[in-house]
Amino acid sequence: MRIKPDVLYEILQKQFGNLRWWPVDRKYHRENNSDPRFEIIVGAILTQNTAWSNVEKALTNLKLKNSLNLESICAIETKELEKMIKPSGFFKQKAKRLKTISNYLKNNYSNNLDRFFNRNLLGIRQELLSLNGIGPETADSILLYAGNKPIFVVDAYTKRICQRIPLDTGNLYDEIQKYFQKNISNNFTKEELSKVYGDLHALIVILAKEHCRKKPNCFDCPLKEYCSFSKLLS
DNA sequence: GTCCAGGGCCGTT
DNA sequence: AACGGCCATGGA
Repeated sequence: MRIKPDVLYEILQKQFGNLRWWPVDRKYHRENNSDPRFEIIVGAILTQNTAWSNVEKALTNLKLKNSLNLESICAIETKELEKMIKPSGFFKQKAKRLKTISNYLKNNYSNNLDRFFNRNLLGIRQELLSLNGIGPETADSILLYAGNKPIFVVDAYTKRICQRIPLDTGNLYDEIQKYFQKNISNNFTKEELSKVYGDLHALIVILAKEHCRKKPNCFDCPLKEYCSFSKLLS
């Protein structure tokens, strides 16, 4: 029997619990009167093909210099920015990418993220994708976690799990995203969806780190019964 | 020392 | 359309 996304969600939730995800330092932004959504935008770019522990070091450096806000990123020298985000790797291109999106938000939306997010979902997505350095996963992470929009994020973990179980999704980013959005939306209200998509993505990340690693650890995996890859190994 | 991580771009086939 | 090389650091 082939597992469906809603069952997948149920099983993972039962195993790992409910998650409030994408780590943000709310306290920092309260005290500095800055927008926590911008930290999510920065994190989404810094974590491109990079371990989150390295991203945290970069975010800490930015906070120490009071630079984790849109205005500061626009103002500082690129070289200075490179130095601060160095621990996150690929620091030259990431510095440029941070500059690109920050200047974009400044020039077109007057540093006002409400104005940016409060528009047609697919329109915002297209705009993000048109920026150099923002691909589908980064765009959708920003839309879901910063913009609170109902859109499902597909990452390398999601692709790996879909292939192994397998799920009948196809292999392209848009195909997988549509598959999940189509097959999981029925059981939830529109208001619940962004929360559900966020939880599911978080659960997939946990599953991939604990069990569905590149070198799989199928022992005790909650999806063992449904996964043909696991059966193949045993 | 080797492998890998919450991608995306660009050039080549 | 699909694939390979490239970008870079730090933890396991």
